[in-house]
Amino acid sequence: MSSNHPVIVWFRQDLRVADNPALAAAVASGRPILPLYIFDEESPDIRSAGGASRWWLHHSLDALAKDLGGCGLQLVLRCGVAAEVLEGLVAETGARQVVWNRCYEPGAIARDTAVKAMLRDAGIAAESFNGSLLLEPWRIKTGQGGPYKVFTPYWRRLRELYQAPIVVELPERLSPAAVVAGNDLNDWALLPTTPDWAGGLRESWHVGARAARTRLTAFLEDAVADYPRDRDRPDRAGTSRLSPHLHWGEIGPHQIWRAAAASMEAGGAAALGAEALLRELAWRDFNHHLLFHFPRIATSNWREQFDGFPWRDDADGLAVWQQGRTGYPLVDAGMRELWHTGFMHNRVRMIVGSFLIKDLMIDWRDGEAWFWDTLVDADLANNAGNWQWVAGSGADASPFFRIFNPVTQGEKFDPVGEYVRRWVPELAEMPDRWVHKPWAAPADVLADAGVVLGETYPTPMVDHAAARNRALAAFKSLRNETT
DNA sequence: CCTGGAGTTGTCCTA
DNA sequence: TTAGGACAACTCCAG
Repeated sequence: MSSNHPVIVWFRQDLRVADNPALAAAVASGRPILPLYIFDEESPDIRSAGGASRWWLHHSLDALAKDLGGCGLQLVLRCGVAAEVLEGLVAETGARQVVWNRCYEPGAIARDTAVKAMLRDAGIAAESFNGSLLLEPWRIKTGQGGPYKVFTPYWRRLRELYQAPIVVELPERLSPAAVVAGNDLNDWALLPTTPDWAGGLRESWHVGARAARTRLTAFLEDAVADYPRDRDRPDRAGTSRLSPHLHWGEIGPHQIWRAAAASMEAGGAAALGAEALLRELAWRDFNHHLLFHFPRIATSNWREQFDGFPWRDDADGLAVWQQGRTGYPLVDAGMRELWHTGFMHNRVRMIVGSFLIKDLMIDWRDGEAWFWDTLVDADLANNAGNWQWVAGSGADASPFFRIFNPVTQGEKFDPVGEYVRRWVPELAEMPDRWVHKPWAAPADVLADAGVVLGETYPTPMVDHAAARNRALAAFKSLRNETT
């Protein structure tokens, strides 16, 4: 069976060795293995990665190359149009088979469909696998046979249908294909240089499959029991922070499911926490389910009546929000956490999103674009799905009258202002009582804290109560227009 | 085809 | 201080 004709493993968003069905299939083929990553900025309809994502990708590829090296394989890097790169490499190496794990974004599906057809026309075996979702979008249907549009019934059905696949153990040493030339990762210039803004990212993250597994283990050992309560607390390290690892496939959802299921055996608080984690994991699947069945939601309102919403064209307001100078401490803390670390706590994402959309009435797509560029976990399905959820324009979305009050939310979920003080140090000396609303503090309190509103920290850019009424009126006008 | 319960994450006002 | 209801209506989805 073994021959000199290699099998190409085309890595994309599955940058791991363990629990990788395409790699396992390559091993099972008995052929020499040629692992490949293609940096493809040219295939149409695929959004190029944002700045933070590029930084992550660089380190993730570096880690993958090391892990593959440990198995005796050399990761080959090439850039260009994926179909052309593959065609060339097949000719160059005499490969008879190409395998990969599927992607689910509309542009990626089109690209992969064309690649598969091209390879099969050339007599090359091409096979794809599921390594990235619990249940692929076409595997789960409502009683009427259509896609789900509401999360809770989706989740119930997923729990009924899901079975974690059997773990395939790979041999320690894998059979390598003959060496071929590839790019030097550094030549792709994925890391920022002028200026190098990635210092905060380096402080905040360990990239790669090993780091992902370490994080999962630590979460299940230390945090899972408190997860249902602490996951809403930006001042605590209560969330899993697995999202960037999941986006690049450094860890797969099945690995998380299996590990969480083991925690569930323990019962008690740990079981409840593990259940809550899996529910969040299912949201990731649900967002991919929606994007697959309704690809226009990446850029268009799911509810078409939102197409008439009177968004404000406010470049200055957008910039103030992006820079974390709104004058609302919790909003500013979130935006600065994002800028510094490439990440923002989930609850704070909802709050800054609500502020942009409802207080400033700026189009959710502007917020989505900023997140796309700055988040290390930027993911088309999750980003669009969650922004539309906040906007109220999405499937199963938040009702329009649910407008987050950044002060109330701060007092509830960051009760002593620890999160605000960490990211908005100019408010570090403010007493707990006023840290979420410095404009309301007495003059002597501000003076004692060294805060001069409008100088050391901004006054609120809008009055929330008035902005709330403006947003409610806008939503009401939208309803009247369409009836 | 019809029915009815339900739907991630809130806020504000009133009693 | 706290609890309950209003805020809208609509669509989804299982039976």
